[in-house]
Amino acid sequence: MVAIRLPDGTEREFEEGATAREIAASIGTRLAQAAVAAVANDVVVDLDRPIEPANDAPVALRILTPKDRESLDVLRHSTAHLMARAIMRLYPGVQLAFGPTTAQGFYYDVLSAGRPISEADFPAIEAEMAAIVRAAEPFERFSLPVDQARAFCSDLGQKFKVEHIDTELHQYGVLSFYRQGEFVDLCRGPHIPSAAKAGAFKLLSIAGAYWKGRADGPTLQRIYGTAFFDKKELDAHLSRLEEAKKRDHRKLGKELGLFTISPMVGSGLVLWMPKGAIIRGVLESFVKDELIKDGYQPVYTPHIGKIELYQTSGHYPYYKDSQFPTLRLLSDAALALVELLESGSGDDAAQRKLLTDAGIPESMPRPVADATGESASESYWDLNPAGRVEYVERCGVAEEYLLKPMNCPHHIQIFAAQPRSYRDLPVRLAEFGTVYRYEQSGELSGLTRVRGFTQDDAHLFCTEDQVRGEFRATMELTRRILAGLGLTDYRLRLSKHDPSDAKYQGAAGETWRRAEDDIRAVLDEMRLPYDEASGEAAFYGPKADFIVRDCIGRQWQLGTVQLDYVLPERFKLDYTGADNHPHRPVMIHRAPLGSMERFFGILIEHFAGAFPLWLAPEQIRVLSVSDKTADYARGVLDRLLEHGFRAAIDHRAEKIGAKIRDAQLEKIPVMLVVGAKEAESGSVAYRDRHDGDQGSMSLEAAIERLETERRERVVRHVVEASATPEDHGSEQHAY
RNA sequence: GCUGCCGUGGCUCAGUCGGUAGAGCGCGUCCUUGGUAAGGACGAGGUCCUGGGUUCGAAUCCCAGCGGCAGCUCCA
Repeated sequence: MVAIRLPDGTEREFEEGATAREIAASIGTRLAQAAVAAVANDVVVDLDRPIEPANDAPVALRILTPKDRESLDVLRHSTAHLMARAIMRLYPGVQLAFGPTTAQGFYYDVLSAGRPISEADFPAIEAEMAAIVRAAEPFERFSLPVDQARAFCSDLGQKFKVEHIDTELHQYGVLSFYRQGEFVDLCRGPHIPSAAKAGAFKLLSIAGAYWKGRADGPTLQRIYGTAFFDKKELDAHLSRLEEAKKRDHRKLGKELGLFTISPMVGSGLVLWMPKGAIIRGVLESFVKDELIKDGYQPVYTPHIGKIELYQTSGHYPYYKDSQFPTLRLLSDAALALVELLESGSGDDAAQRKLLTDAGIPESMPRPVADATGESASESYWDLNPAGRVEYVERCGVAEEYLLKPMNCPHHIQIFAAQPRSYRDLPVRLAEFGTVYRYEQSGELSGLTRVRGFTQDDAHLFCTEDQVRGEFRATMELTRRILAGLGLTDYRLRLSKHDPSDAKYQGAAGETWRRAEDDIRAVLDEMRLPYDEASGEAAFYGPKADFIVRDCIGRQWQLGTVQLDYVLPERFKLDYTGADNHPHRPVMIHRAPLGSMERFFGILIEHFAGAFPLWLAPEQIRVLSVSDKTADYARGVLDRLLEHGFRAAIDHRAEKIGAKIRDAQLEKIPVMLVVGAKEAESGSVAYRDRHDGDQGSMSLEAAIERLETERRERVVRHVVEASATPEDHGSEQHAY
């Protein structure tokens, strides 16, 4: 007998081997009909699998119906199987890789034997899936010992499954399979009992993916889809996706004239248009005001720095691949020699003298990279003129600069420029510093992933005793700034090092552990929920990251606060302590917004382009009902400008309805409509973008209202930052 | 970087079988002076991404490059 405890607390006994379906049936036929799967002691199981008795205690059993959140994952995973089955029918010889569920649906990675699958094939695949659903065959589970399972997959010709067994599953004694008609797949389950339960599904997109994420491995086709129990839910989901697209910052940025990216300038290099620049300027002032309150000191530093600076900091050559190539300047003698060679004149003696002047040896060890296998060194004199020029350009570099990939080395030089006492600490140096990183072309995306961006950066130099207090203050500053912009839908991540990653070599120490403990302590003290992620730390230290989603559900790191014991060591920074001995300071790197570009992108989507009054590029538009009141409208505009508002006037020969519509579409927060009535009484008809017509009021009253809204930085009608409310499953949410 | 898809007026998109390009919006001019989300007429505007190739002939077919999108990989 197996003892079962139901959610209402009642306990009942069933025959050994009883299935969840049978138990459901004993409760009620309707429950059994609606059942999709079950949860036995917190594990989701198939409806038709016998319930395993637990040691002594009764098994806590819950029957899942389409109303339960867990059911959706089961359905989607099963729908992935249906899709794979349909694809197998239409594309014989397809190799199946992985087919999991996601927060939004499911995908299956496949490798087709012949013609690749394209989106044009979706209708055919969906039709085949529909036919499979109509056939309503059951999902049948069976198990095989691991060696038989391997042979079975091998017989099926599924080499990815075989490899998966060999590399990861071989330690399990028994592996489970699911059979659905002619289709069998290695799978842990659970599944819906029958294809008949699958109802509303849609294939969404297709993209490349690597087998087990390895870029050197074969490229698979990943086919995305989603599924719901109810067609209405599917339609609602699809229309939500459509809505989300309308909020895409790339689309809104173009429509509202906020920014542009020109291939002539370069991919990932953002051009801020006047309206976008206004918003950025307001944001920067907002942040600066907060920084001053917290004792930060503004600094400015250049966009480039000598290569030696980054060699000391460790940024170069670690991150050589993600940096723009260095700027190499030849010495005068080397330049003269190149000129000489290119002019074709110059005897050996002249060349030898210039080589000496330039400090270039006459023979060099051959670089390993282009070693052709023969000689281990190359001599200047063995080369033809073109080769000699190349040689000189390679060896005659007097100075080498790097576009800065980070601001910290520059700020460190400011700290190090004068002797520091413990009394001076903490020193907090802040700058909107522009940095350049050569991101892979496939990574670039609107404003959220770019190659040149400005961080709202600052570096704090403090004593060990001050670390926790300063770290906490920076966390609070970040939260304050984000909250001021109405951004609260983020999660926090404690990014730790990964001991097995070469990037953190030398990180295996007491200081790293202490730094991670410090951050954890502050987060706990502030009662902030967070999750921890290994391998996400910067190479110089662990960090606390603020992560938000964009309108299509992608997650981005915005604000970050990082603790650093490494760079002060590398740069041998010190301050004089109370004991009159030198001590090493600790650094905190922090950027509440992260980068202006990415933050702006997220903010556009957050407000769906409808910026609050204090941020809006054009805050107020005066709409004259007709030309007859144009002069009065002009007077109203002047008063607004006097009060420091960004206002404009619409004097087109259009009807008032058209002017309102256009202002509305341009997302102008406030419209002041003026006609004969208003001109007569010195009033304005106040129209709010969100709340509509507010009626007439005196111009003074309107200005008063506007000033209040601006001063208090009122943030209203914030659109949910996530377009995906039905999020569930594997995603972790700290909130 | 990899895989797939895409590239036509400022924007969104049509464009048949290979035969020198079209709509709506926007823009300009004129008419209209209208009270809370689109008044009317006329007009301008195109190197069909770039470069090769096939062809009597290419927006259309092929190749390469550039750019974009989705995903993967990466992200100090």
